[in-house]
Amino acid sequence: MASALDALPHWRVSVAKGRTIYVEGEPSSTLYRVERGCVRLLVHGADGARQIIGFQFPGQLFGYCLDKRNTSAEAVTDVELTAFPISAVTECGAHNQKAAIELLDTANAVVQRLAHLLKGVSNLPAEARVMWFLETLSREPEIGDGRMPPTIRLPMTYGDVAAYLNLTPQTLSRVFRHLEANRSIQRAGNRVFVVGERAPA
Amino acid sequence: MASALDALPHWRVSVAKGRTIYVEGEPSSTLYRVERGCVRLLVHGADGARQIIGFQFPGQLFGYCLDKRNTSAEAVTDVELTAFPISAVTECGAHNQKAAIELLDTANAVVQRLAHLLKGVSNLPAEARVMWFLETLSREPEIGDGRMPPTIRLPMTYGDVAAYLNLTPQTLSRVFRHLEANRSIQRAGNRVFVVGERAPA
DNA sequence: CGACAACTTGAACCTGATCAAAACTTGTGG
DNA sequence: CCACAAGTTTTGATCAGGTTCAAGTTGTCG
Repeated sequence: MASALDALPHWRVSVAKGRTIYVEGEPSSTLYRVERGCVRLLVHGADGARQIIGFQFPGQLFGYCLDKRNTSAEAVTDVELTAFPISAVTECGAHNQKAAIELLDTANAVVQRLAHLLKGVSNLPAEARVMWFLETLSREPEIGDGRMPPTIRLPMTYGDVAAYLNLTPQTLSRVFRHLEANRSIQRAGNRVFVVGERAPA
Repeated sequence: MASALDALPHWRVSVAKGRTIYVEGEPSSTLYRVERGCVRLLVHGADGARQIIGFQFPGQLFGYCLDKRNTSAEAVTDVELTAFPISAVTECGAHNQKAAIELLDTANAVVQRLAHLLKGVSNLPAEARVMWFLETLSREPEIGDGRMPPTIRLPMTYGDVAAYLNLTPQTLSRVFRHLEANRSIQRAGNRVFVVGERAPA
């Protein structure tokens, strides 16, 4: 975590599970790094429908919007965040330029991730979407334990996963049941999964 | 177009219709601004399926990736581009920091646009998706003429629009026919539309 | 233990996909 | 200028995956 941001002023923030961190459109003055817990980024529709855009895990940055928030952010679990003032990035200075470049790189990675999410959500059948999600999560250092087969403890509800993958919770439940019957996954308690138990022969 | 980029070195590039400008994953050394024509950004799947992520029109920047390309880019029409070296942004200097911040702002806008595209593609029925697309296009200065009702000349094929909205060209054709029957749009020749003729009473 | 949220299960339905083929454009070369 | 080829758009018939509605079950936290 050798980030140019660490040289800038910062402070600690705690947010309780379910609370809103910011909403789309409001003026932005701080950016955040997740230290503990999980945050969801999302956009709302006029009809109340919501689309989850991404989940943020420890070490990841979010909220680096120069003017207005481009999404909303909510705490999936109780979270600990480090907050940095946006002004520390936009003001002139060599250190700040490094920070700006780091954020630009992060933003580009987000665009790439979103592009592939859009492609996956558009072109993959429900089962493949779910497997792709589980595999992505298992590569997340804070979730997967690195061992094989990976064991995943989902921090978010099925409703959140469904809103991310563009399925209904009902369909998600059915898909899990089917994948379990396939031996593609095992369920070990509530929201705990073991992935990769391919069907034998 | 008072862009901090204009102070940096740059040169002109022409690309013929249909040609690839860059592909996802290749090392990036230049970023572009569209001067004339239309560019599409997209990602490919392993199966050959493609997802169009966005269309770029004159005045817009794309390709500001620090390391590797996060999408592919192709010329929809013959295009004229201005190219800038990426290094001119990452190297230290007050001017360059301004450019980096401008790019970060652009990237955040792209994230917001993608987020809403994902939401639209996920939650809206086909007709609403198409109307939303046409309305977005009509606000594009280079496409809509600003008059009411807006007249739109699509630079891209139905196949491209379909790949953007996650429909098949067949469905798109049917949707257009239906919207025309509704008086929601009028078609004036090939790929020319007049939007907003709401059904009378 | 009781209340509330999250998850599961079933049956019917519907939107947009798929397959197949025709009609129309566009660009090229003779 | 016309004929041809390649690509694009249109149309029809059928199909399937995921949604919806509704009700039950499980889990969690005060």
